Order: sequence, then structure tokens, then C-alpha cells
Amino acid sequence: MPELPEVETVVRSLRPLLVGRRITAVALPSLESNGSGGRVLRRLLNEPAAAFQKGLCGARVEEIRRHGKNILIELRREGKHAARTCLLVHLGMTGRLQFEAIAEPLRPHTHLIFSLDAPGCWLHFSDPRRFGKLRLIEDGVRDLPALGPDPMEISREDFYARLHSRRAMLKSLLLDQRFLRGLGNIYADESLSRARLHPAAIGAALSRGQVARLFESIRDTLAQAIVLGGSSISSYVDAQGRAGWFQQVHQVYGRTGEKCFRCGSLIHRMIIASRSTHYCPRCQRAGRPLAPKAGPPGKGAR
DNA sequence: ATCGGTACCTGCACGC
DNA sequence: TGCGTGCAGGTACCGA
Repeated sequence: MPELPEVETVVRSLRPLLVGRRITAVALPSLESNGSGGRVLRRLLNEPAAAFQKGLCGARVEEIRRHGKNILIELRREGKHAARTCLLVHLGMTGRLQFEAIAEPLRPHTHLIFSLDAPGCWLHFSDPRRFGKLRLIEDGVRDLPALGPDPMEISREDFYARLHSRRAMLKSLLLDQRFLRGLGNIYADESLSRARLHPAAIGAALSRGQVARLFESIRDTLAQAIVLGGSSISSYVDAQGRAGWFQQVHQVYGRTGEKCFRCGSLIHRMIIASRSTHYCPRCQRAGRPLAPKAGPPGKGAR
């Protein structure tokens, strides 16, 4: 679900109802209902559940930001133990933060419920596959994993310098959060398609013009996806339950065997960095590695 | 530095 | 209907 545009959409949908609110309690339904709940929460939280609850209760939400695919909920605790803290939420593959009326039936795999000082409004965190994580960190960004620059903030020159020093395949680079933060499988494929670059092309081998095309494509793709509220494949929705629309304009992702909108060729699928990679073999030739010379003479590699 | 493989999980679509 | 298989938007870790 959650790459940069989806996380940005969630952040924007969280703000109106969450900023300024106080967290009054944190309930852990999976701990109560399920024998393996303790193990689930240990993986999700990486600290004892009681300490996590204590760190959040009474804290007021000051601001919500995005850092790559991480959601940063900036908090201030008042009173005797006044302090600034930050709740980092990574949605993993299937994590969902959603406002609910508590009376509604609990969505399966709801692991946390944040009570707020707002009537009739609770924030639920659910995550069927449990690849998500929540971390309480003191004092902001210091403890975050070292991530690369944000694709919407990096300059064209810096992007060129970073890309030109790398000998990895473009798809691998775009998925690498230390190279650039926020892209995932969908937006890597979609950006490469719009830039008309082959996913297996080598970063260092691109011309200045090709790098510029990739730079613009990434920004345009992400910007358009944010406007459309992200891509809703299977179950993604924002904090108010609204689906995104960007999947309607996917050019290659999830379109294996369908016709390219530009040239009519069939979209191919290959594996790079052990991830499904979708591309048009005709439009995305630029930078393609040379075909192996294998095969009997006269049969020329295609 | 880079890559492939594996691991972590559940849910779903599919073919038989 | 039920079963097995493969696949899914995430990261982290290991060994080569």
C-alpha cells in the first residue's frame, strides 16, 4: 500500500482531526483477544507495551510530518514529565491508520486503538501482515534510519551526482531508501515508464538528458499520485477511509500482457531486486543492457 | 558496493 | 467445495 504518495495522503488526512488533540489512552486489542498478541506487539513496537502506552498517554499532537514512507507524529507531554517525543509509524505493506467510531465492529488485525480528547473519534491501527512498525522516539528525527533525500526536495544537480556514481540497475536504485526515500515498487515502475528508461539500465551509464528525464518523471509521477490520493490496490485507504485513484492512470504497474498506451506493445514483467518489474519493451529501451551474445551464430540476439 | 536469497506475515485469486 | 500454489505496495539481514 504505502509509498510516498499514499503516506503523504494519510498524513494530510490525519492532520485535521489529530493535530491539537490529546491522546488519552492506548488500547491493545490484539493483546487481549489473542494468545500470540504479546509476540505480535513485540515485533510491532520493539519496546514493552506498557512503556509504549505510558509514553503516549496524555501527550498532545503538535504536528504530523512525513519522512520518506515514515509518518512522524510530533508530541508534547505536559505536566511533571514534560517532554517532546515523536511517534514514528511505518505502515509496512498493509498497515492502516484510520479514524473510527469505536462502536463500529473492530476491523480484523487491529493492534492499537488511540483514544483522543475528541468525542466519538478514535484512531485505529490495523495491519494484517504485520510488516508495519511503531516507534516512540525522543526528540524528533535523530533516531531515524539514515535515508536518502526526498525526491520532491532534491535538486536536479544533486540527483545527477548521486545517480551518476552508481553502477546498480535503475530499478534497484529507486527502491533503495538510502538512495532516495519514498519510492516503492509501483512508483519506481511508473517513473521509469514515464521517463522511457529501461529498469535494468545502469545509473552511471545514463546521459545527462536521460537523468533529467528520470528526475522530472519521478517528480511528476509522485505529484500526480498525491493529487489523486495515491494508488488503491487491494485495500489502501486514507485515515478517513477514502480510496485513491492513481491506479486508474498506471501505465505499466499491474498491466502485464496489456497494451502499452504509447505504442501498443505488450507490457512485460521481469524480476529485478527480487521484485516484480513492469515495463514496455519498446518504449523503454534507453540504457538497456546489451543482450547476451549467447545462441548459435546467425540467430542474432534481439 | 551491490546483489540475490531469505525471512517476516496474512489474504486473495487462481487452477485443479 | 476444498486444497495447494503463487503472488502482494514493506524492510532487514546474511553471505557472496
